[in-house]
Amino acid sequence: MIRIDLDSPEPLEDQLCKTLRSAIALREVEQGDMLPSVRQMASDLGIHWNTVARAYRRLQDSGLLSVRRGRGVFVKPIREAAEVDAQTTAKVSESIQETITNARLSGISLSAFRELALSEIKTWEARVS
Amino acid sequence: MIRIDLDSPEPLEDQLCKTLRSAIALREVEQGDMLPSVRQMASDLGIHWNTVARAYRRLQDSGLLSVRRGRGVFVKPIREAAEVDAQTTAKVSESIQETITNARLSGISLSAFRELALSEIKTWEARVS
DNA sequence: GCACACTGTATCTTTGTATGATACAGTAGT
DNA sequence: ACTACTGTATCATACAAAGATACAGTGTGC
Repeated sequence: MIRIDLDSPEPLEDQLCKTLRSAIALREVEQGDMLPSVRQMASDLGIHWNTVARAYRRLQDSGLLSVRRGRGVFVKPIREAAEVDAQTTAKVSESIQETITNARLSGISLSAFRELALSEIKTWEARVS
Repeated sequence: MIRIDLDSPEPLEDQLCKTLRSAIALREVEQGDMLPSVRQMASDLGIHWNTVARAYRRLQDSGLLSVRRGRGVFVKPIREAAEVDAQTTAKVSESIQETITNARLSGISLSAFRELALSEIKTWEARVS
């Protein structure tokens, strides 16, 4: 479930953050779950446990994890915002624009992209019920 | 049109590639257009011209630019693929999933995300006619 | 055809960041 | 309080981003 690619040029810490964020968003780990200790997770992934500690701390800083020395690392509840602020919306929009750019430059038409996006959203709706 | 943020932790070269790719995809620069020389562009942006040269070369490697020493840098036509290969589709899907992850963890609902995505696609359709 | 002023290219140096090594500190059970 | 587990802090090293500088191709005017 939590996977990283040791041969990728992308920093291990970034990869780990990304896969953890995905697991949390998809509820593959539930609110309140304790994650493996930094040493255990590092051992599983074949990387240094300090890198895991740094990734955990970053996710703590962004409010996704609760990290307590001596206790462990726990998944915080996903906040469901009734009102989303403009800055967040702008960031997501920018991310969408970047994805469209990549698709267009790969030769994918806008209509094909729309179908792809709607299909992905459907998949998510099914997975998070 | 071509902008970068000198204070961002994101590498200048990556930023420049991204903004150039966007400009090409949106046809803000037309096929066959000559881009500013590496020194001119660097001067405009306030960065070292070697960084611009590296960004140009990367876009050449991905088939977006034609770079000729002594001549200049030119925009190649955007390829419109009739059939898009599975690997490309997979990459775009992954990018969409990552965007959904970020949106969800920011508290944006899936339905709100769908509206945002469709709206962005509409904007693109209008811009590239 | 040569000079010159422009193009991008190649290579080295500097600087910052990712990763790893290792010593530290809080927590809980015995 | 001892012990075995948690995460934290700091330093060392390896690598990559960015800048400095010397090089090489192209076209124009004389």
